[in-house]
Amino acid sequence: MTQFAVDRKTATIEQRAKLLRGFADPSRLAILDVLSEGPMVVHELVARTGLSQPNVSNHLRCLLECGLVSSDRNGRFVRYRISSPRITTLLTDVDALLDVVAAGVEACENYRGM
Amino acid sequence: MTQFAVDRKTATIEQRAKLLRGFADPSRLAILDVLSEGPMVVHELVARTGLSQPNVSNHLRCLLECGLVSSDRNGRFVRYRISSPRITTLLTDVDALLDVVAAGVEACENYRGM
DNA sequence: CTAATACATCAGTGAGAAATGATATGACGC
DNA sequence: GCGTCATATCATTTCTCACTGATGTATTAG
Repeated sequence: MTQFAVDRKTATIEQRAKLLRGFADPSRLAILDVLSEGPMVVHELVARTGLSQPNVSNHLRCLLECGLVSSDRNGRFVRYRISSPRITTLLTDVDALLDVVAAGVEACENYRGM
Repeated sequence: MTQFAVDRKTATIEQRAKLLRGFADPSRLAILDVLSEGPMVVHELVARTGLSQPNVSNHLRCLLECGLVSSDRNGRFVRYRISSPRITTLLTDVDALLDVVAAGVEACENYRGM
C-alpha cells in the first residue's frame, strides 16, 4: 500500500517539478511580483522589471502557456494579469518559509551565486 | 514609493528564486515526499525513491544547507526529517494550484519534457 | 586489526534553459 | 500606403545544474 502510494504520487511529482520550475526564475518572479499589484501591459512590465522586451515576452509566453497568467488584447496593447489567487497564496507561503530558512538559503552554495 | 518597493523586494526575489530552485527538481521533491511520511535514514530514502545513493546524498546535502531538512546521526545511520511544517504547507499549496493549472502545465513546452 | 556497512564527496559529462540581438507581425496615426 | 509603436518569435551563445562512477570517511562487527 505504501509502495502504491509512492507510485501514485510519482506521476504528479513531475508536474510539481515542472510547475515549480515555472516559478524558480528571478525574471518570472519579478514579473509576477509586479503583476501582483494589478494587471499591466508589456512595456510597463519591461520598465518596472528592467528586463529586455524580448525577454519579458518570452517569460510571459511561458507563464501564459502554463496558465499562471492570462492576457487580453486591447488595440496594440496586451494586458497581463495573474490568473489565480492561489498563485499569490503560494508566493506568500514562499515568503513565510523564507522567514525561517532565509539564512540557510543565503548560505547554500549549490545554485548560481547571487 | 512604488519604485522603492520594487527595489526593496528585488533583494528577496533572488532568495525566492533560489529557494524555489531547491524545490524544482523531481528528485528532491521525491525525497521530500517520502520524508513527509516521517523521518528516515538515507538507505531507506534510496530504496523508496529508486535514486542512486550518491544522488540522494547530494540532494540531501543541498536540502540540508538550505535548511529544508535537518539530520541527526545515530551510529552509522543518519536520519533526515523535514525541518518545518511550512514546507509541507508550501507543497500542499503547489498541489492546490496544480488542481487549477495542471492542464496548462502539462501542455507547456518550455521545460524538459516529462 | 580487518572487513563490511552507511554515508559523503568529487570530477567529469551531458542536457537544457536564460539572455541577447535580430527580425517578424500586428495595430494605429498621418 | 507609410512609418511607428507594441509585442512576438527565432537563432545563437553561454551558463548552470543534475546525474554517474569512483573514491573517501566514519562506524560497527568479528
